[in-house]
Amino acid sequence: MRVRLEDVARAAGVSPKTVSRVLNDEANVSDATRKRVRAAMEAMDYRPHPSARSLAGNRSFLVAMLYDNNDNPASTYLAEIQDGVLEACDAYRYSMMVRPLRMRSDDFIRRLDALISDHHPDGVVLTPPITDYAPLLKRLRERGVPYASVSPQSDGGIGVRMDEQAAARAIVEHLLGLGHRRIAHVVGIADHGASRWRLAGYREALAAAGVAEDPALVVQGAFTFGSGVTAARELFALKQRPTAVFAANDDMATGVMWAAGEYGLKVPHDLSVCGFDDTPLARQLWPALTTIRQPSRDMGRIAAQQLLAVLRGRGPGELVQVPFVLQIRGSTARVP
Amino acid sequence: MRVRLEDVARAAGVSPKTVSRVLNDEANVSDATRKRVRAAMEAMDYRPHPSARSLAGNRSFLVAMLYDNNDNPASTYLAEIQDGVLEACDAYRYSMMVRPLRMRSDDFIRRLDALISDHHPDGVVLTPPITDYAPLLKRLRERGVPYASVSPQSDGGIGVRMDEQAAARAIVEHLLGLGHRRIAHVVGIADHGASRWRLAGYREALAAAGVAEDPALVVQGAFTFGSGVTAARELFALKQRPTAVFAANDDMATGVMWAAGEYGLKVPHDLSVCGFDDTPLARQLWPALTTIRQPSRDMGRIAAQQLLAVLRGRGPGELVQVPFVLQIRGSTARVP
DNA sequence: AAGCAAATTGACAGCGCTGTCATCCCTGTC
DNA sequence: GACAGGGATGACAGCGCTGTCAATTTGCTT
Repeated sequence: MRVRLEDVARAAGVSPKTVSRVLNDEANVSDATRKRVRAAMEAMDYRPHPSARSLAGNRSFLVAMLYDNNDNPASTYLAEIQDGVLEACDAYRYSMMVRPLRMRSDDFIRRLDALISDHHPDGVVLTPPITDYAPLLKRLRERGVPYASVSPQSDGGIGVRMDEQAAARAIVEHLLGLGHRRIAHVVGIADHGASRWRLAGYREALAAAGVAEDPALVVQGAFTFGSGVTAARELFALKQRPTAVFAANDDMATGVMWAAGEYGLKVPHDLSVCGFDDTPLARQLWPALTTIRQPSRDMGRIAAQQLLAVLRGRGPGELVQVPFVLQIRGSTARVP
Repeated sequence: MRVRLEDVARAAGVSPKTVSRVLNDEANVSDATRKRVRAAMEAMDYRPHPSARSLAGNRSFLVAMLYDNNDNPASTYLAEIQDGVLEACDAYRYSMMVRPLRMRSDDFIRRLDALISDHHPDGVVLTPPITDYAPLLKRLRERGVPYASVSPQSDGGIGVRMDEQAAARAIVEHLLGLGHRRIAHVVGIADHGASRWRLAGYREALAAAGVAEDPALVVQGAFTFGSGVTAARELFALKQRPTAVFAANDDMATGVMWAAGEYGLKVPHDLSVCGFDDTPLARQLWPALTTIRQPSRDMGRIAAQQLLAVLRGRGPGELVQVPFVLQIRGSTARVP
């Protein structure tokens, strides 16, 4: 039969309540008692029953990770974040559940409510692009569910963020350093924070280098391979073609490379291409893609850690900044 | 305050136990009563408390999806399976948790035990390659935890499977139909079922077409991009090169295409290449990859459904076969 | 109309833990 | 040496549901 808290109490010669206190790291237990109880738990390989704990204690030890499966960013990205979140949850013996939610759909809030009512998560981790979906945040606050965000646009919350604008600026400066002056940018989905930051970084780099921005070189994309192809065709049809393209993510950059093939442009000889995200794809292309690496797994872990700090009453949590890595590979070269 | 089962009982004018029976679809409730209780539940938007249910009923309504994060197959593949599993679990109001487990590590079983002791899943879904890891299956049986598998090698269990051998045969027959006779095969990791089936399908197709197998054309890979490159270099160094390469998955096929670039071989003009899995990458390559599509999401869903059938006492569950799709794209062409 | 089995319903305890509040025991103080 | 104050500990009820078993009702037979 399973070992119960009561059994540990008997073995340690204390009351069940004291064992409970030790289990939950509560105050007002003498060091000697605490040690004795810990030893008994260890010896008996005691595992608290999560359902009993949550029923009596009115908390679930559950963290839900929410993601949008409508216009899904690369699934690899989410998988890495998920791994990181899981790692943090495991460390504190919380369990994690994942929830796809369609941001566009009008029963979004109803589904969110159902999630909360059905599973009672103690907190949630939000992933892009739903990190900044106002109705969601509002509802979470109304229902008193704490949350932490991965790459939120707005400040003020807790979670984790990379300085995407600085990263975008760095990659464009890399192109400028190779002598490029006609540098195009393929923008991502309009309301994604990522699109805004990356565009801002692009502009900042050009401005700092004293290169005037040509509006024809900034074209709209949608973070997909196909939109990259379309955008690139538009660019290649210009009288004065760009010599380099900075796409707001790797998938679109891949599309640009495809379109370059169609137009007989050799990458990087005739055209430099770079992306953002460092998906596995980026390494496998030929030539491999110059891009920005986000430490997604770390970011997931850190966001979850911040959330857990709040849930465990260990301070208010913060918005942590993590560094980016500029991955220079074969897809960028000196201007022809 | 939250609506409890007792409140529903009062509203419907029955005992709590009767509401419980309706909630759990148990027998021995008259239709009239059942209807009345259902109406009351609906009207009050009753949500059973999962912890109370599992504490009292000694089951968790939890399905764990296990995957190997050591030699991880494409994360996209797992993400799709995960989505499918989640869909099935949702339909029956089960919750799902995901668990990475390192198959090679020697504390594998300890971690499995910890998962079971800590979270008490009612059942687990196994994904390749851990679907056939004997110590795992043994331990699950010992602890009485039902499981369903995605693409298991052995028969006898429940879950879902695609006829990979037939699929491999079909893709090789496609190459034969294009006039190819020197068809190479890059094999996957030795102990994966996928490798065996795909190799068997390759041989079957050749034999059926009366083409003698050249052992030099069958080279070992490891399901990774890099191993595809290495294998292809080996093939291209042969006095008599193959005119087509069938790689056991898309990542390796991509590696083959990369290596072809190195050797100045044009795909598909000088060399036809095909893969297996239809990863997003396959569509984004240039030329796009001829490959086999597995309905991964459906497979996840079906495996979970079979497991849930068992958990809900709805029969023994079975091993379902799903159809494959041969995706013909630009990477294969008539023999030069 | 009586008698019986089967179907339906309910009373009650208890799953394993934690919140609340009472009790006990130690300090240090004057 | 008496007493306040605070830290350490425990008794007890109850979280929201289900298992067990007993009580009641129903439908059928003769």
